[in-house]
Amino acid sequence: MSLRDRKRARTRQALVDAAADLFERNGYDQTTVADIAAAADIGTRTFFSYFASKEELLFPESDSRVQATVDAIAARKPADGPAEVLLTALRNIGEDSNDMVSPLAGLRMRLIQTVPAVRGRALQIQLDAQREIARHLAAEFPDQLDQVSAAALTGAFVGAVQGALQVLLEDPERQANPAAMRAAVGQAADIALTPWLRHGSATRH
Amino acid sequence: MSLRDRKRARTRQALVDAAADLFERNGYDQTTVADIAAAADIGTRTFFSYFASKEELLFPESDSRVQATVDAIAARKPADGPAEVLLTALRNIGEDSNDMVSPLAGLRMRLIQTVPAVRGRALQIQLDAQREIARHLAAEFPDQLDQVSAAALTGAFVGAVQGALQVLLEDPERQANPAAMRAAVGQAADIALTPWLRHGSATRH
DNA sequence: GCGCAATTATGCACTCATTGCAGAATTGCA
DNA sequence: TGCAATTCTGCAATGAGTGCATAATTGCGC
Repeated sequence: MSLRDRKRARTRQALVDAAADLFERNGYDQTTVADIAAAADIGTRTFFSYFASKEELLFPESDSRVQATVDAIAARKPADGPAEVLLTALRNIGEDSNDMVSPLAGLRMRLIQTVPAVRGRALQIQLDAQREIARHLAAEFPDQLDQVSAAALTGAFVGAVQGALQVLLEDPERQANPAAMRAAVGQAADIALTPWLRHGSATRH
Repeated sequence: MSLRDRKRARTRQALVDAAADLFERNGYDQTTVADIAAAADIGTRTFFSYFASKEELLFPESDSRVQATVDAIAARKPADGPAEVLLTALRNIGEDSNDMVSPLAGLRMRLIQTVPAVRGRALQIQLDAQREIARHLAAEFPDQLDQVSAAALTGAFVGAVQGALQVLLEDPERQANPAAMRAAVGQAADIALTPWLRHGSATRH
């Protein structure tokens, strides 16, 4: 990585940090891109060569969870079916929860609940992730899943996790207990994927 | 409904029609709010007293499908469990497909695929719908579903339908055959909800 | 070290969505 | 007909995002 790249990465990080700080202190809408650029000591125009939009600041790293899931699909044990693979991936992700510690995560979560633009972006990312996972799943299990089934399975999986989270995140009490939350989410996913578990062949009809 | 209300409704419709026409002809981004207002013969400023934003033009009616689903929940047969109710609702919705005929529907679908702001709004609506349905479901089946399970079930249901649609809508060939599409979506939902069907009590673990 | 080509960073001007405000135009009802 | 409530509009701003032209940096070959 050249000096150029390193400097660019540093500036990028500075922008994220400055934004997090300003959002936290003054609120998302009250913070202008100009403010953020100024805090990171670059020109306002330059901001847009680092991030295409203000929302992007909150999603600086491509979601590693998608990659982890895709990896889990590739690394499946021969006996595992599609559902096992997804559930295994979910468990692994829960453990090395590096996303939970990011200083951005909490802020991001709060803003997703309150700022439409941010929520839109988050959901867009979710859909893209779903599509990506479904694609790999269909490729890995060509005998058991056609495109539509793979998408439905992934959708049900993500939907269940997401639905459970939607409720869990509304309850501050539960948020205080990450272990319990993870357990609840895992259970939701388990339940949603049950029909896919026991049958080696496609559950047609 | 007073003259005032009728006139207001007429103007509102005129805006939707004008927008649909302009979006269709020139594209979403190339059509400014000012253009739309001018086409409907009202001031640009006035536009914002009819719609809070440009996207809203594409979602003029509150989604009747949510209401239909909620009604289906209330009208359930005593023997029906949560999953049956959802599947029944899905079938009913498919039949009186009044949404499919709206001249807006096709355009909306295309724009959801291509315009981030529109997609964001659509997804937001989906999440709200999910929350609403889960709420009613939990209330109707207090013995079988807690808040989290209801949200997970609803999420799996909506996710499966949505995932299936995501794939189906990418294929112009399938779009030409609505009946087949509906069947595929129904099957996806069936599969996703299988575990909830046969067991009267909660499928704990 | 020097100089050139590629890559970045900026300033400026502009388009657009969206909002607050204040005054003009309409409408409903007494 | 006349007043009060409701709408409609123009005007001025704010703030995101973009195109363009120019200046500042950096990577490399000599």
